[in-house]
Amino acid sequence: MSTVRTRFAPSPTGYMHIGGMRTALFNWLYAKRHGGQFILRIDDTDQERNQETALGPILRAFRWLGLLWDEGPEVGGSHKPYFQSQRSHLYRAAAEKLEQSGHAYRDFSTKEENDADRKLADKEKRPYINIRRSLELSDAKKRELETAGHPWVLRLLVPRESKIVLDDLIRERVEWDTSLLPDPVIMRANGSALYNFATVVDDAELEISHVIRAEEHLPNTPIQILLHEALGNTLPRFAHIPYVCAPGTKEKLSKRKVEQYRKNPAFKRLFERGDEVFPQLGLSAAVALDPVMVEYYERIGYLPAGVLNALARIGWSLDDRTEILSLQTLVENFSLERVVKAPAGFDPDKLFSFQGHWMKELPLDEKVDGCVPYLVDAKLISEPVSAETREFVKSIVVALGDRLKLFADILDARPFFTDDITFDEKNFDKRVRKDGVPAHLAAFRNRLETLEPFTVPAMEAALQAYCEETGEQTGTLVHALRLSTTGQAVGPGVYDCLALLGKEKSLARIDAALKR
RNA sequence: GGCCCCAUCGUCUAACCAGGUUAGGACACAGGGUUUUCAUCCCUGCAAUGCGGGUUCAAAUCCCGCUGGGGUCACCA
Repeated sequence: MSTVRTRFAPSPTGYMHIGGMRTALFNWLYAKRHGGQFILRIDDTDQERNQETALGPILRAFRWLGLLWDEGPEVGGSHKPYFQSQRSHLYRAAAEKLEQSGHAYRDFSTKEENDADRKLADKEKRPYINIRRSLELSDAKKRELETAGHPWVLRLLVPRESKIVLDDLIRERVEWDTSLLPDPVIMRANGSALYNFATVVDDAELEISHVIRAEEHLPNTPIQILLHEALGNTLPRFAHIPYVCAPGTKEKLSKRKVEQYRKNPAFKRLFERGDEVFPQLGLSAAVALDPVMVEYYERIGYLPAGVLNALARIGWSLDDRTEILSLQTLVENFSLERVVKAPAGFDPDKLFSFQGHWMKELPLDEKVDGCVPYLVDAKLISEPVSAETREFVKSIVVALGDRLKLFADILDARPFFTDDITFDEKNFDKRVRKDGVPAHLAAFRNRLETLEPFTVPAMEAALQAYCEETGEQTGTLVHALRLSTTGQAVGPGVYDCLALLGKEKSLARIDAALKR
């Protein structure tokens, strides 16, 4: 039994696509499930980009989610280098082999000629395939053209009138008629390889056993199969998984459409939360995060476990009931047989629900660790963070309880860090500026002043007593106290809020609220 | 338009391959309970096999057609 080797081959675009991350996850899981290797290869054949800015976010996303690669950038491996831009000698050698064996030919036709051919075929409503004029050229003529510096490209000579059969691990049998396949360019005039060619050469050389990729690559497959066969390679197994759709649609989730996603009801909440949070973190314009990027989820405080769980459930299920899946469980159970064939929408609501589950599971100290950087970035606390400050943050996290869904939610605790609070005016009018309320608030404020100790149970008892004596509903004071001390209508238990603020600050804020 | 893929609640899916279930679960939504608000938690409800033919005692499940949706058609990856 040979080793399972899977790969994910991103091109350095400067961000990691959430849908691409799902494909990468399936590759990673399949490799790990079978004790194999997961390889990261960088498809940078035609781009001259800054490694740091273009590749950085991609590696960052993998590391954040804990999907470490066995071979690839920064970790190396026995088949290095893992950048296609550094592997051109392999493509050139393979090209030469194909030319020698007659599987590829030099095409001297111009772009204009090809375009015209294509147009004509279109007009006559017949499928376009190459006319292969260069094949008619005599050797002498070819030499002449070359000496004259006439540019040419190398094309694969597609065998006409034959059938390509793919036994895909997910789609089962898919067939193509080669008579309908134009001869693909595999090398440019300057000797650089094209995607389909470089991919085939690398997949073979890296000994990739399973090519797991999104179904939009299905049309590339017959060409790649032909190339593998012409090169005499052992064919990898192919598994075309469904692509990820934009929420509520059947269209492929695309980075180019982010602006229109802003209006998508399912995506709206994500955008809005980002608009609230990122400026506070000083991440506004320059970073330009959006929910198509993995980094968005990291920066807004999602947990890897939440994102991973959601990604795994797009197009895959363990059984008829299990929804909560840890990476560990996934590694133990992942199988391509249970990948569905239909494209699946990315559901932000479901992600949020998984996130809620995993955040609840997170040990308190890790929650605090996750929150602290947000408070630092928002300049609500400063570095180095003292033990005392950390304890204070911890007590807030405890008070927040399950209300803390994302780490960025800790920013809602702003009133505990600064006196510069924003009042929810509508609720302030309703709960504080209301007949009889200020009088009760003032009266109870005086009781708080002498209350010792200033603790949750003591406050609760005091409020109960006050309400029994006056016949006032506890809700009246509870709401009035929260609004006047935090400005917010929702949040931790009101006694927790007061305890967190301390007696002095609580009294001062009540006084200030009574004067508003 | 050519080629290719796909089709179960609003969404993600189970049951399909080896035909027989009141078509199950989760999210969302609605209602109720717990709670000082919110969140959590618990209960209840809503809600699907695209259409038409076959095959069969029996079809979500097997076959064909239709319709619909989508992907892809570069000297991009």
